[in-house]
Amino acid sequence: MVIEIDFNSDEALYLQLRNQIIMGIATSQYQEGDSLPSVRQLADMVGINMHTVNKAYTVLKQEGFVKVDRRRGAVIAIDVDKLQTIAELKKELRVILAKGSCKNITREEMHELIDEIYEEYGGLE
Amino acid sequence: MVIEIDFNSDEALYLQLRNQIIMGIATSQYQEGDSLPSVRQLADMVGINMHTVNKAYTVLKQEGFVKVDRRRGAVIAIDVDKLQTIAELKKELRVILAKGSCKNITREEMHELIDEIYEEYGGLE
DNA sequence: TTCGTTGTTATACTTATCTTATCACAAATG
DNA sequence: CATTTGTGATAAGATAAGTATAACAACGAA
Repeated sequence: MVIEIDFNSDEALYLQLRNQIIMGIATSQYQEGDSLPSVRQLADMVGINMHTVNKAYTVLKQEGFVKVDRRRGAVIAIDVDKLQTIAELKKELRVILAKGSCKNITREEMHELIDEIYEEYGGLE
Repeated sequence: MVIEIDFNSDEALYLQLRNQIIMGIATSQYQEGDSLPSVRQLADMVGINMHTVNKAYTVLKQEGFVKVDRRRGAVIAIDVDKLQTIAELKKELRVILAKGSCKNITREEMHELIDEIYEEYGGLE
């Protein structure tokens, strides 16, 4: 999978990595059991430090997206806690929906936006 | 409007303020033309520094939620740029939907989540 | 005018986070 | 054996966040 870093972004490098990997999992570019590149490999690929990659992996582990195997490195392993996930998503969505509402985005348009992204992701479920 | 700060949160204080004010606008607790508390007042109310409040107001101004009047302070004034707003929302939603999808949240459940929040906000449009 | 309040700017300091760097170690692979 | 793995310790620099104090012009009210 192609991972690219925007050094001009105000988003932290390790968060850019985290988000891209999560989107990679969602779009099946990474599947349960797949190994991520080693921290040193990925660091070389995108041109950043090993520890920054390690930080991204550590976050992904804490959030239940990967598990770390001594010999296989970071392996995609989703730990599903639906209730907790929903609570987290709700908190983030509240701000996003409020922002949209202020800018005259209707409820219907928001639903359309969701669908557009799902289409973008290729008919994901 | 009641504004509260969680000092234990990992979210920056000025972003907590920004988000709460945006949600306040969305829920009509603040309406177009209303004045926000002065930076010094709000700083005293929530127990933080004046400049942290000022930073929140500056961000709200840059994002088109308030305008600043010399005599009236920060006044709610929404600058609607729908295309830009949609682009921004999309970028944030992509990560959120991916996160949900990984955790077995279906498209339908995501739509339900949206509706729940709208209900929470009191039948907002 | 005088007094108080407004947003704004400037400076300085502390603290925390982010990122890089270098070194090292045990465990596993070949 | 040599190499690569994740992980840890430690140090350093850079940036962001937050506080503190001071000052200014503009405005409202006394």
